[in-house]
Amino acid sequence: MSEELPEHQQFLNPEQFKAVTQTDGAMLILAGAGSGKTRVLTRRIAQLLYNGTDPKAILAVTFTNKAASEMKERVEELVGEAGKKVWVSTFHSSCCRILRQDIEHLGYTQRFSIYDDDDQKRIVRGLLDELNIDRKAHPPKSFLSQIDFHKNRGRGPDEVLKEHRGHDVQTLLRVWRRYEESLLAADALDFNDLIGKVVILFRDHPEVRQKWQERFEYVLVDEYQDTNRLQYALLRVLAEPQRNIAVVGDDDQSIYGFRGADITNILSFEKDYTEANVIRLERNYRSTPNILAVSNALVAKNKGRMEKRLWTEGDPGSKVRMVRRANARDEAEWVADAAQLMQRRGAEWEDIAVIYRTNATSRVFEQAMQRRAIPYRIVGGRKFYARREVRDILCYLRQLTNPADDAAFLRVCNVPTRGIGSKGLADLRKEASTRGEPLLNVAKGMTSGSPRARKAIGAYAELIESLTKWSHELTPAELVARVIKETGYQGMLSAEKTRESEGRLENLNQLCMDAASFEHPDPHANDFETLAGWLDSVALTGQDEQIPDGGMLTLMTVHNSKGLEYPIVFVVHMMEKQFPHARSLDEDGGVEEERRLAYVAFTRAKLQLIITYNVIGPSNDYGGRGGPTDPAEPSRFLFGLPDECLEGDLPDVEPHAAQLKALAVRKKTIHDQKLQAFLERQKENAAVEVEEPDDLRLIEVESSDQISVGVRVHHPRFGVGTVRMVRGRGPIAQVFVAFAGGRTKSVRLGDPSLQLVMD
DNA sequence: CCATACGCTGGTCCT
DNA sequence: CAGCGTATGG
Repeated sequence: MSEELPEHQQFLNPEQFKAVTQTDGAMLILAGAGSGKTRVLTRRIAQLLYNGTDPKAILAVTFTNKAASEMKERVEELVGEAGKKVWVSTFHSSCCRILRQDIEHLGYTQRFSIYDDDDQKRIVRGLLDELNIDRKAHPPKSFLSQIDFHKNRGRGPDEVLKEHRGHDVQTLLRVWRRYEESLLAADALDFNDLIGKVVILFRDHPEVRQKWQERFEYVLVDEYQDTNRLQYALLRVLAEPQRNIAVVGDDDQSIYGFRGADITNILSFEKDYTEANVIRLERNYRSTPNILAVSNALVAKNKGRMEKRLWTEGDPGSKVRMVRRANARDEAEWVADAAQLMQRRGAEWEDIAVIYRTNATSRVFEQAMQRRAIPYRIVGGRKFYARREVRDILCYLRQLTNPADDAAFLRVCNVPTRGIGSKGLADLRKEASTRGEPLLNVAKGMTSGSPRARKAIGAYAELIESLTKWSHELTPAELVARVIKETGYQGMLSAEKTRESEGRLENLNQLCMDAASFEHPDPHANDFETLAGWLDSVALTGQDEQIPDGGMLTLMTVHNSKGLEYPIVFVVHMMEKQFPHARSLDEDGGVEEERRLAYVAFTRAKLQLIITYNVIGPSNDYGGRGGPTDPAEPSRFLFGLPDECLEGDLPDVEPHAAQLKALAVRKKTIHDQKLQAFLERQKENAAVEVEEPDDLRLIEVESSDQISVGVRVHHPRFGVGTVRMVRGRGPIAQVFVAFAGGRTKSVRLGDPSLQLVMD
């Protein structure tokens, strides 16, 4: 029979088949963990195209960029070119695209900036000074989290005023209103505005609303359980008038409560779309029965959840293992040992994931991996773009696309130092706020303040002005290079002449290359539009470092693990106050959300799940092995699980060698291709550095301080190479080196064969 | 008035 | 560790 079916309809169970082929009308797909929800979504898109739907009329929204790019990839695999025209993106980037076209109705320009939390803080800080509010007693962050809280739920100051009274609210509202004014004046949106402004745009401008409603005939939503009120409002409008909306979600995997995710949106959906078809995908294809039984038992303890029976069949698999160690370090050592053992017995590194609740936990585990030279990667996203030098340069660029961007101005106007100090800035701000103009405007012809400050600030304005001219004539990459030079940033760093400053320079180099490789979705875009597009993508994605995931073990937070799966999963630091996190304990429903988080973590595992904890406490996050904190108790989530599926405390671990082998063979080809591409790219860099002098002056590398990106090293087997990346600190840091001929190797720093090349 | 050095403190999760 | 506030020196 399958021969007569088109490819995208093959190999589906009856429920999945229905979810794929009934394309019209509203549909609620309740999809348990591992029940093939991505498969269903991608194939549903394929089905739509198969039916002759215009790809441009399809909008698919996901929550994370990773999920979006993965889905896009899979759709293209299924349907080829047409897949490229489908909008598959996160809520935030879809909204950003809409606003870049139509925001002018709301008094912003198309060149608006996107503010991250750092920018937000900078603005609020200034506001508090202006309003004479004590920053110590009321930290900017507390205002911001309240503002975000309400915005996430689609409320504005007026609504909040109606609901609450009291002086606290009065101050909040004062700050909030000024905050909104400042953003409007700065032509900037925060993350919530990206969604919120679209909702307002559609509410107040019917002709715009209609345009987009007509454009999107079909709306699909992934991870629906994580939508907040605001996002739901947006979806409702977009799906009209056809009401062809399909949402896929699992109430047990709702883990974004802190961002306003509201599970009751699932109930609202059934109420608002009474015609909706409800389909349940309850068969799990991912995990072994033992893993599933433990996960089910865990999440069953939650009160407010929809009845769902997740089942699977086949060999029960190995039991879920629990391991207790004396302290964080021992725990990490054990995990690293176990991982190494598994790898020796046939598992690939990329089959293994270590999942934790908080980012800070990664460090101990990183160190343990480094000691054994286990290649690993951290899925954390932010890293590169969070670097100070990178963010500084981005702020310069933002001022070129948006001269009103005050947060960017404030961040970099004195980096490197140009004689603009706090007094001069204060005068400037005062003048700007009385004139109601952006800082940069006022800076050009400042009338207040001392002559010296005026001169310094005026010079800065001129600098930006001259760079702005360039922004229309240069490609983004050329422009970035120019900015780095003209602003004196390069000079500042090269004058420092430390390993660190050289590393920063290398990062900026990387930033240029990154800009060069950015492709604007619209091939006709000019340089300026390409720059703006690149800045958007940087702001919205945080973008992962370009390391292929082949050949490495993965470390990540639970939130980052959502939607992924691994044959072997370690869930670590399962202790009270960590998991559930201390901060969740006094929140309403906090512990239930933590339990869902644990459920998500557990259900990432396909073959083997290992849960570890220790009795001393979490690692002391930074630097120091800072000793025991509070004695820790095992997480409450480890109790009341089915005994027959568990085994305890034995450090030797038996992997399913045969199954892992089979998996490895299949995956290897894919990974090899990715790795190949990576190496190709590296080759271009390495080609420059092939010459290898006869008499090398070499000295032994003793600590990571001597090594940084760009430094040349020598290895007896591979010759001279350039350091591309350094992971971790101290004598056991892991170093990725590009050797001549395009080979990139990961070397352990302590490896005595690795030596520093002296010039 | 500005730049720099240094000590203190805080702290989920993510777009 | 980083970002902030304070103390000190140009």
